[in-house]
Amino acid sequence: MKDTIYLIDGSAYLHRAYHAIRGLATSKGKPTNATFGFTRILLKLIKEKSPQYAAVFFDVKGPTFRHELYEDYKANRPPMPDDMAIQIPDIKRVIKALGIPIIEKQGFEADDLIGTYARLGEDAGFQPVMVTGDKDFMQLITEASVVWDPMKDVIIDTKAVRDKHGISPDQVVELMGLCGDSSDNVPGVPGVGPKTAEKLLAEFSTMESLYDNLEKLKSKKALYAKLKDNRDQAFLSRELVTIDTMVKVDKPVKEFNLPPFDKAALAELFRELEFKRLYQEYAESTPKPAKTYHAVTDTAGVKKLVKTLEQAEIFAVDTETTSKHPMQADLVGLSFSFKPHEAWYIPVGHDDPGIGGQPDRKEVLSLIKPLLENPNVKKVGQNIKYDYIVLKKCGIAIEGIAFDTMIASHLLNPGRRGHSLDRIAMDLLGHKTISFTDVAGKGKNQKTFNRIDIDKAVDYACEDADITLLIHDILAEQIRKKGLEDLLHQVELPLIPVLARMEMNGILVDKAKLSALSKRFKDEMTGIEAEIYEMAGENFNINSSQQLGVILFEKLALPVQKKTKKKTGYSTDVEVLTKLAEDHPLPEKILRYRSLGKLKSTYSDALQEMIHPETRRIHTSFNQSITATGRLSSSDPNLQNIPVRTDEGKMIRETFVPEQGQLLISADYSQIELRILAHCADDEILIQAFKEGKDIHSRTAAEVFQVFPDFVTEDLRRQAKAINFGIVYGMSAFGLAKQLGISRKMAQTYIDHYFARYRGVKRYIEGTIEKAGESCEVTTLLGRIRSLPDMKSGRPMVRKLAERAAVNTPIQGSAADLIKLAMIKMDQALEEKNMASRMILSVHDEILFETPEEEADELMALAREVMEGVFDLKVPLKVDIGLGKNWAEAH
DNA sequence: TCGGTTACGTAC
DNA sequence: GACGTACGTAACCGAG
Repeated sequence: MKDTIYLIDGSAYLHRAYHAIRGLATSKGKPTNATFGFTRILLKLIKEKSPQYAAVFFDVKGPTFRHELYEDYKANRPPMPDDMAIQIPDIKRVIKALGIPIIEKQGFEADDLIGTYARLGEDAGFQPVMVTGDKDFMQLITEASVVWDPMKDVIIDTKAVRDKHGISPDQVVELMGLCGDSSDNVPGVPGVGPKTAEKLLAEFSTMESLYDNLEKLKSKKALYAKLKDNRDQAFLSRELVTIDTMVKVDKPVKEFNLPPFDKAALAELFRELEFKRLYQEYAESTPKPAKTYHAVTDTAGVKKLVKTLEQAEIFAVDTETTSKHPMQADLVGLSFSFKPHEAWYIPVGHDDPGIGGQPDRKEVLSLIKPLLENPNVKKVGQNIKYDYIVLKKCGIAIEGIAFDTMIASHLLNPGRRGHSLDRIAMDLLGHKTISFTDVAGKGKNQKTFNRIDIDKAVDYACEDADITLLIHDILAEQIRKKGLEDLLHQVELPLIPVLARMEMNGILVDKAKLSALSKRFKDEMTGIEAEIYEMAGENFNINSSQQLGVILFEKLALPVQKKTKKKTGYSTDVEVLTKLAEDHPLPEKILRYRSLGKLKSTYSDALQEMIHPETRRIHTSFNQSITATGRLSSSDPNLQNIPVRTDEGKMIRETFVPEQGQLLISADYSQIELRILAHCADDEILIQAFKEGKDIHSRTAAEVFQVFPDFVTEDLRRQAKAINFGIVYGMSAFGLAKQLGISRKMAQTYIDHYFARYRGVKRYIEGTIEKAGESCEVTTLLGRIRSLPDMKSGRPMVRKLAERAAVNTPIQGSAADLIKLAMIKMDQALEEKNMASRMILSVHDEILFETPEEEADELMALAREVMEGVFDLKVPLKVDIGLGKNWAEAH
């Protein structure tokens, strides 16, 4: 048996990996898509083939002998995108870590080096396998040498070439010479494609023989003429596609012998590149530190633990409960950690405590209460707002919250999807935590925590506290380094108890009214449903856009407007149906059915389900660690998207009511994003307009449409409003045109006029994009940072998206900063003044209060004072306040 | 049967 | 392809 030697086409796989994987980058913003893809290919090779001999080959930048033959060689190749080039050093580090030699030589392409080593390998008695997906290599196939494409996992040998193309590998260059190669800009004979070329070669074998016998083709006039006219070009093309197998190389094939590679070093590299799964796989050998997790089963133990924790510089606390919704959750146990790898679990609510038993719940609570309420003893938690609520229901109001690992992780990386403890632990410690399903099972057999054995609970709960403390040390340092301390300690952490109180306050909804709305929507839907089936001529699931598409575009043959994003089907969204409504009565009915269905399923039905059985109120969850811009989000249920625009939508809002004798008061920032834009852009006209208290959309209309303010009609104002919004979101002329139903050219004119008048805004947007293009990050007024690695993307569409985010984030994010500050100050003010008013919701630029009627005036004055004075901008902040017996009235 | 993905629509 | 940020519902689809 001959030894196999693998000759890997590095340049080809660099490109393939780059294009096959999108948008992968480290948390610091370095792109890693190509590195990851390349690594995967190499690992596949190693796992499946266990190679003894291998090398990776790269092109070297700069001209080759082919450029001397033909100056347009590869002239249509775009230059390598920056975000690909930047990954080459990392890719080479991975190759080296795997112990594989890298071969490159100035003036030659990877192809030539591979061809040369294939020949040398054969001579030295190896079986060369060229690892590539590139068809050019077929010319190098011999009885000994084959091509293997790991992506498709096919081996191409001489037989495969013959079967596929009816020619021998020697003839590949003849074929390519005749056809040319558009990707390399090799001309070939125009009009001759692979099929014609295959036929010609079947008859004549080589180009020489073809041209010697060209007269035989005289009957085929067109082909004859093409061949005759392009003789030189054909021979030149053949020369260009011929791989040079005689390159002078230094390294003997024998040196391609692979040493065993250092798994730990490779794991370290994967960790740096943030390839989590791969890291895990190769880091197995890393020794795990010994952990000591204790169960505290009697009150004496609790007392001792509390004493120790009082002395700790900082400790981690975590609660175990019966539900992930804190308002539904009962306390089952608490875990604490104040030094690495050691933690304590106090069970207080296990159904079956087992032989160890558990301490008395009440006693435990009274023992830990002073500790947790002591503001001078620092605590760290992972999503500690949850624990705050659970413990508040047990009569303990945590003070001294000094850190939250979830929030810190989010501040460091707001673009990231999740900040669960499991995920952070994997990222920062390379540690796979015990998952909840490991201890509780999954599906409908999942146990609630109170039914889990204490010894299992100890491991799980202690690990959470332990990991939280370990992660705190790392994140605290990162927060300091990035200058995010103030934002964390002055805004996000103080906000935690404020949000917790709001969630616990909840909001009252009129259940009877919601139920009546559900019935009303249902009745109308039933009627429409029948009409729809009648018009369609059959019954189908109206809620299925797929089935609807078939009815509209196949059965009724209405004109297809657009395809869905994944190209899997017909789009049937509002825009499409509105257009189709011109041609057929059915779409109109569907639209009505859809909007009723939305109101019913998402709002009138779902909200009733979310009413807390005891408080009779709805307790949303405000999430601080979700959005890329720093806004809050709301879930379970989302109360930030309750309808407001349509009349029926307003009816939903009307079911949100105050308690007897109280009022709802809504205070919302007027045009906060445009005011922040005015401030940041330092735009003279915009600032002046706000200072004068002008209606900003009318003012924009006057500027853009060049009319006197008195001549601004409702319609012009509406259009100007769309432009103002568009500016904040980075809209294009195309988008504005679509929005306003005008021509793209007209939209462009509006935009040009806008920027001609608002010079500061133009300067600001351009400056922001330029700066973000350098640093790949943007910041808000309070120093919140969002990194935007896609600013350096080679894909224009991806880059444009990042540019729009770069413009929008400082504006949206700064608005979020300010309302968060306002909420903290309002909470303080209500506390100081001992008022009975409660803050109950926040919807991005609005704060909703529930107020005893007699306190309404005082609250409105206070809200205005606090909210308008929260931050000094170059323009005044303005707050609109409304009040009423329901949310619709107040807003 | 489940869990993840897609299409759609609501808010600011 | 074309306007930023979210969340929820229903349908769909593939793995188990």
